[in-house]
Amino acid sequence: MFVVNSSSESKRILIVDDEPSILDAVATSLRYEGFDVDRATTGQAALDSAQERPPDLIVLDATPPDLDGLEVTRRLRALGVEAPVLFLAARDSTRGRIAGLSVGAHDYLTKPFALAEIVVRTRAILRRTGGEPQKDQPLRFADVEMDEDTREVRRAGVPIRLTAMEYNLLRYFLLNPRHVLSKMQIIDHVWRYDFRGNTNLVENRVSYLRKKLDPRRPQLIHTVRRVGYILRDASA
Amino acid sequence: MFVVNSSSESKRILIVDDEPSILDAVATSLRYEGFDVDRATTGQAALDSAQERPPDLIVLDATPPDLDGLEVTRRLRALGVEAPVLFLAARDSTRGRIAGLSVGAHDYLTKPFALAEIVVRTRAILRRTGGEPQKDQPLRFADVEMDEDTREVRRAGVPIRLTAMEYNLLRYFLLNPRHVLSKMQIIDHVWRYDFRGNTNLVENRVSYLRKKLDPRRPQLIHTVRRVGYILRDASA
DNA sequence: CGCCGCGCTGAGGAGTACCTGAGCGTCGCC
DNA sequence: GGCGACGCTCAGGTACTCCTCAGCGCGGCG
Repeated sequence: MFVVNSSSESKRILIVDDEPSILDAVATSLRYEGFDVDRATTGQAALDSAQERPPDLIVLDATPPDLDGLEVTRRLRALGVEAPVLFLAARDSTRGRIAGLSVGAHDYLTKPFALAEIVVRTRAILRRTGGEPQKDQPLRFADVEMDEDTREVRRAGVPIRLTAMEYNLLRYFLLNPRHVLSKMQIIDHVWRYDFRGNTNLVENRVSYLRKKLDPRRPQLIHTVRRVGYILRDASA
Repeated sequence: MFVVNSSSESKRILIVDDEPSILDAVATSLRYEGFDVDRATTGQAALDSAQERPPDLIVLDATPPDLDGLEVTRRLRALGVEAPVLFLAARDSTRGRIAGLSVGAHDYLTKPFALAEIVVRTRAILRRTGGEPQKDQPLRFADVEMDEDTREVRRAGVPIRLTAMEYNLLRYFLLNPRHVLSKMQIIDHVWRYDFRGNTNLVENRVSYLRKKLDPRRPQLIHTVRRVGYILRDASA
């Protein structure tokens, strides 16, 4: 994502995960969003980092190798670190261990998740805890508007029904207007990170999205041959 | 909860509990409701905080590690802190120790409780003690109204009988109109915080609620596939 | 102009999410 | 203790979403 954070000072986020690929992906996504990012691969390293540079939010793999996720948070609290936690839980985690994690300031995602999703949640938590400026104004481009609370999408005021996937795809375009997005980029951000299908899926999804979005109207999502897609208004 | 308190000046609430997860959850819930929240994990810290910043209400775990709950209140009174207390008692507490806590301005909840419940009680106490300027105007959305004192629910003036669970569920929707609520969110707020069942229960409950609320009427509770549910009027 | 490759689109199928009713256990009331 | 109300679980049926595949169209290049 190429969106630049609009807040004046950037928030610090500590990411804890023992899988380097996930750590990398999440860290890069959040850095593009304008956050300061620290990383740790073990619970102990997380404790050290959090103490040295207190984060505003912690993205925490619920099953790091040395310390259990809940234990890490317990120790963090003991050290006076009050940051809210976004847990990353395995899908097959015993319900008992992950249920209730979304209570309070916290939230959780089950692996595998989409990178775009983690950004949404991060923003949501920081907004809730007052760290992010209240920007509840809808995403907007040309005459398209998207309300993230109600998940309503309108074009020229007319409501459009989108499936979850179409919604996520459009949201990614709206977050990156006037930028060419490659199919791989789109897959990496909109689909779960373990998705291994071919890029025809993107074409397919874009096709459906266009049909719902563009009927007898100037096209918004343009094809850039051999490169990708771009959201921009009819000119050029 | 995403509701913003409409009262002009916000009340200060001090929460005392030694379990960080509960402290977090309660604090965040009440903060969403628009209260100023202070926290303490020990009785001594509670005394310090209450003296420094006198609260309008104290939510007090009856069994903190260092000081007994009743002892804390005794010392608070000695310090001139007059705020009413909402006790959080373990279910197996000796009846004698918690009985009588609800006299006067006080009240108590037995753990495990639902987060929505603690908000209700908090409001009730503040209203009783005159601390809440907001008089009991019923919760309302479209032609649905809910009177929280009598627990009466009406649609278009027609009374509807709801079970306790249905009532709490509807109340959560009414508090968060036009927001998509995930099933996990709903469970975390409406059910007791230790609930570990699956999310089918929410579907089940929503189903019954719809049947009572929506017969031959425009639907109010809409399904958002793969996301959750949302309360909104018929449009879209 | 013709070929090749990329992109577009619709159909089909598999899997998933959701709804609903039935059954059972529990709690409270009479 | 008996009865009814309530809440939870389970399972069947249904609707929908998403992915794959294959055929077609169009643009680019020789």
